Amino acid sequence: MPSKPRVIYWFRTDLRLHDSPALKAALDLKPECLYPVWCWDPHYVYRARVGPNRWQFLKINKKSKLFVVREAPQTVLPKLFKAWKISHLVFEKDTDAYARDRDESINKEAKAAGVEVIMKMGRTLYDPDELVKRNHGKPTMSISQVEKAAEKLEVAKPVPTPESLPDPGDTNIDFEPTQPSPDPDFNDIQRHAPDKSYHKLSGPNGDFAPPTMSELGLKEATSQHRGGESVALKNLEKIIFDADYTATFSKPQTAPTAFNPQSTTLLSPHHHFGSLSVRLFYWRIMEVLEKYPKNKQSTIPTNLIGQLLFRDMYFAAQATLGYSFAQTVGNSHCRFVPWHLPSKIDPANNLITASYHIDSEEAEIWFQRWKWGKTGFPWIDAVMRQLRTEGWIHHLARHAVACFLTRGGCYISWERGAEVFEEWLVDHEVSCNSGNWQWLSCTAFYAQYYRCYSPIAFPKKTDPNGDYVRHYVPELQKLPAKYIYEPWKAPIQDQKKAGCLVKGEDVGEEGGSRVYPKPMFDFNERREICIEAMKNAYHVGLYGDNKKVLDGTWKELFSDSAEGPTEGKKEEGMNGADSDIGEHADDGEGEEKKKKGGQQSPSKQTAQKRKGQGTLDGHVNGGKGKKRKT
DNA sequence: CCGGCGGTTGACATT
DNA sequence: GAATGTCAACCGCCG
Repeated sequence: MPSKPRVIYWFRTDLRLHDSPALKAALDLKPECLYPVWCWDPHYVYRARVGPNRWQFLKINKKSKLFVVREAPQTVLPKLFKAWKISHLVFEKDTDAYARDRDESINKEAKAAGVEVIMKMGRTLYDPDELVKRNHGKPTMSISQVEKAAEKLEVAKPVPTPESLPDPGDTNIDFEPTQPSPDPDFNDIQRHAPDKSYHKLSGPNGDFAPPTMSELGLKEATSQHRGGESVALKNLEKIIFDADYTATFSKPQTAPTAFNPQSTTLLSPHHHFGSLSVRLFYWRIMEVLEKYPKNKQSTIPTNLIGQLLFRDMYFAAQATLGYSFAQTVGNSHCRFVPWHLPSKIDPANNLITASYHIDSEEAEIWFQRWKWGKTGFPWIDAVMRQLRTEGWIHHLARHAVACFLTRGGCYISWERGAEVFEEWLVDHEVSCNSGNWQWLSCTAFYAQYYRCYSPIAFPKKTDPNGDYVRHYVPELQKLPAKYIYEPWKAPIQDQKKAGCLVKGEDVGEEGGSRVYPKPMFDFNERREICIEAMKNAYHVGLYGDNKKVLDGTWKELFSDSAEGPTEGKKEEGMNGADSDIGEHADDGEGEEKKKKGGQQSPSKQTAQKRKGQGTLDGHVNGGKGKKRKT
């Protein structure tokens, strides 16, 4: 081993120079040379473009840069250890299920190569494992649990931004690249041309440049949102400068219909990529709160601090439950509801695969119409179109479309919706996304399934004129406000005058007029059906780790009906009063409840590589002014 | 064992 | 127009 440390600083979810405890640890080694490395990991979904690798490094050291190595970290890092005579590997801790597997494998390789590994927590306010420990080893399922667990912990103060960086050493690569398997291709959905990014380890010009969109076979970005540390810090300053906004922020009071500008901070993509430290954000908020009149401040959980705590809550819940947290099957804390379009399960490991069962043609049609913003409900369609083209939607808009797809409309598995969000959201985190979908589908975290978001009444509260809809569903632009959320009610004369006919099941054009579809169902009718079905599913009381869920015998506990095998539409006796099924259900409930109340056995599922739960961690921020996101 | 209460963010009617 | 109450009734926690 060389006398002076030769260090790889492996970037993952900490794409910043400010407040990076891992980077600080790397520099504290006083290394002879430092290689800032990004490994192009085929496990991740890439929607964002990696900007030119000039980046902040150049400001500090012109010889340094981000080395983007186009190979999975598990295979390439061991080779780099040798080629670059590395003594230390430093990276940020990541408690995502896949990340834990990956890092375990990297740790082993490093040990074998005599490379010392240093791992530092930097992604969340608190170390998720520490929160879990202080929550008695159980997943954090409410904010009060998080607060209690964090009572004696302190949010770390930001570490200073380095003022100098050591040069990297030689960058010769004298080994053969390992091509990733083309199957599964996590980016398949987004690709329109073959992936050429892996052809040469250091990129086509040998300069370790990040792949371009065209190399990746991805279309150019349509989003106006920009990545990068400098953008993140600038946006943070804008928020902190407005003390009233920062101190009185209350999530439920923010308008999901607001755009340009939006009503929330839009810092979540930066937290996702790591271009903004959550702890810096936390302490900057705290500074404002200290000076602001206490009685005028908003409070946890609706204030800005509360938003960060929710993020930590989901991270810690996932840290406990691992892969099972992102699905129903095997998830000890997620209620089983016999949704339409359930995921196919890999029997080898009980993990969801990328495909699902089409148990109902109608549900599949509803799902596609939801995904592509053609449900015939303008509010839902506007949100889904904003999501698809811009990659970010307001938190309450997420609520509305998630409720609509699951318990408040389509009765389709939340896993279908979570996958769509994973494809399209620029701020996607496995833990927050899975957790919020469970919340909204009332399968975990939240239980008041009779509270449904109306696609008509809800947006009306903050946007009676429908400006948001007019922007994202331009075919309805000229429709009178009276009909903007219910265009099917507009008289034909008004439709003609507005240049938009409301008919059929698709958007299109007809005789110089635009066509917007009729609603795909009667919302109030569907709402009733769903609530009844949810009531029944709660009554049956199965959780994802129940044997019956795994072996399919759950079907015996649910009554059939004309509407679908499991929606409980037909009979009133579903809540156990007058049928055999009801009796079973009663027994089932008692049993399951007792089990829940007692000691939870943690999911025994072994952590195996999975093929269905890609994450978006792999995105790298674009450089300034560069387009990112599909 | 019971009841009360809180739970980030519902809809609708009434004041 | 904002604030409050009612609707029907979920879970988990606390006393």
